[in-house]
Amino acid sequence: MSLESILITLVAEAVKSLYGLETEENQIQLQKTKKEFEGDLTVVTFPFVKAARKSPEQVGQEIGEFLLKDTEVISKFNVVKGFLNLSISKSFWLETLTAIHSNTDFGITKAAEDAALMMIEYSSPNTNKPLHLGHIRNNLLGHSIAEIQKANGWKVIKTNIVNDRGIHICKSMLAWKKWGKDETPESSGLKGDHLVGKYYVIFDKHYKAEIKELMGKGLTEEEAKKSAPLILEAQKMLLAWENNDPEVRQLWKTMNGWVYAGFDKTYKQLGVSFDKIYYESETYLTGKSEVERGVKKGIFSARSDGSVWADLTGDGLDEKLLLRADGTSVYMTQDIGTAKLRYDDYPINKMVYVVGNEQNYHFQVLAILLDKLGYEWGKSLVHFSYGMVELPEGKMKSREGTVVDADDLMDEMIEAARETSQELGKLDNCTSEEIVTIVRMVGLGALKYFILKVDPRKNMTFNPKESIDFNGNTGPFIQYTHARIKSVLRKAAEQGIEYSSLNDNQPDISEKESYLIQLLTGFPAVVREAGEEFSPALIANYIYEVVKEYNQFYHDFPMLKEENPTLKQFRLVLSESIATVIKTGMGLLGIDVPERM
RNA sequence: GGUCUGGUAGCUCAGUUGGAUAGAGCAACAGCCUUCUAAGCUGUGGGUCAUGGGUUCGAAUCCCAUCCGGAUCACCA
Repeated sequence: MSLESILITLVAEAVKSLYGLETEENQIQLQKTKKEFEGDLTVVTFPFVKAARKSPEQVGQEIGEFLLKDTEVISKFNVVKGFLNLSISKSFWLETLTAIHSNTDFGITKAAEDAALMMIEYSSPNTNKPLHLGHIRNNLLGHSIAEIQKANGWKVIKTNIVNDRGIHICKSMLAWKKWGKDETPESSGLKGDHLVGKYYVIFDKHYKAEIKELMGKGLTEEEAKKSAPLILEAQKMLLAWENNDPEVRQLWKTMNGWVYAGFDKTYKQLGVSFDKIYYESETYLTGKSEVERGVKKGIFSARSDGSVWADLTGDGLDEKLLLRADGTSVYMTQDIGTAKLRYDDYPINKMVYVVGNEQNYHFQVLAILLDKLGYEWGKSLVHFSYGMVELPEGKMKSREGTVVDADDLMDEMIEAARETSQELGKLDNCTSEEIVTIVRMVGLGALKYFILKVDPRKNMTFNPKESIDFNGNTGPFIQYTHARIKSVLRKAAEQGIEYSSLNDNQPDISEKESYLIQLLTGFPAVVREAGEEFSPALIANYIYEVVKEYNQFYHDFPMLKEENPTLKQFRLVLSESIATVIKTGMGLLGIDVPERM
């Protein structure tokens, strides 16, 4: 039982005994005491004032006295206006630290045999261009959320739906066929996904030129976009693909193969992975047949031109296209098929889609369509809708070349970490292998933390001109603190200092030290809340607070040089517990922490 | 235009079910390494919490209106 719930129970007893007031648990407001006041936890007394018919100060005084008599946990209290500030006894903190220190899985709830299964879809790239900063946010969030849900006792299956078919891929294919001169990743030295992306850009360039020409001949922009020869040819190619044209299929296979090899490298560098990958080329037919089933059931309707629509006006929405007039499928069709196959494949209890908030409408519609098709799980799907990454001048636009490439950004971060390490002379005693490992850890740690510390629901700004910091509220600061602790612990071990547990003597610990223990006790609740809220940012901000406090402690209190052996031992145990929570917490963000840096 | 969403320090962000004098980092300035890693620590300056009402003992937080931004409403994904 946590300290908070113990105290809430005690306060409820106090209020009942003193004023005869029955309180719900959530009526008792318990919060951390503000730093400028003495105490550890604060009870807000305003809610009881009415029943007590006394001033807030009196109520605080009376509850305080009751608690002081009632429990050993509270050593003293003070009242300021309507706030009852409680000081927790040092012995309670020491017992708590012992419990935390002995629990290597502190904060983590492992999945039981019969735990519920959560499937988390993230990444979900198109295969016509390389990954960019927006994908990085998606991948980091997806991976982190998966880790967080695992830590909350869920069985988790991470999945990726690769959008490997569609008009956009045909654009790259067509451009490569026309202007590629048989260029390959090998012949060009380009990473496969970058090579295919290059032809996507080339297509767009020629397509734009055609549009301009047609508009010069008097067509409107809309007409020109629809009638440009290149787009007609790409559409023809898509149709040929759906009709299994061998030549088109072969080219498609080859170019997608290049892309996958490239993606694999990016995923590996980013440290994300999947348990099961779905390809839309393998799910869209199921989607089509589901749509056809819907037509037969009378919930969808075909128009005279052959296109199929769902009428959602009854749900307050519009009509939604499910199959084009030429019979080819659209995004929604594929998502219906993918959803059905997943539920056929796994006993999913909760399905989570990590997809940007620009697709809120899409998932609203998807849930309704699945529901209409008779799937009881349709309505319960979770769209984990995260905000866009923007540049100072606004949205990233591939056409304007303002996209921040994922591979480039990771390389730059690692390079920056290497330079900083060199400048500071931090890795002078390390082997070249160690240096490679550490600078990668630090560079990626900076990038990942930068992205994950922001509330996922909000849009965030990334300024490429200002490199991501390594000081302050950053990944490297946290990693550095971990390395510092590990360094002290190594030295303690070298000196033969035993600190595996606290001995029976009770050291006289400071406010700073008991506050650090208090912070540690909050970790499991933070993990739980991060899972419920789908917010890695809660963990990031929590770890930062712990680390900031710890660095003040580190600065002001000696450990190895402390003469009192009981205190020395206590501080080492405290430090090791902090290091464990840092490592566990950062692990939930997908960030590694080094032993030295 | 309909729907959704956001607006907190020069910049990037926190701010718990409504609670005490709204907090961090960056940037600026001033200090701290003969002492366990200075990627650290300490201090100074910096705010009409977009605006105006309302509810409340108490509002950055809840409600209404207004202003400004973003997303979406595609035979794109």
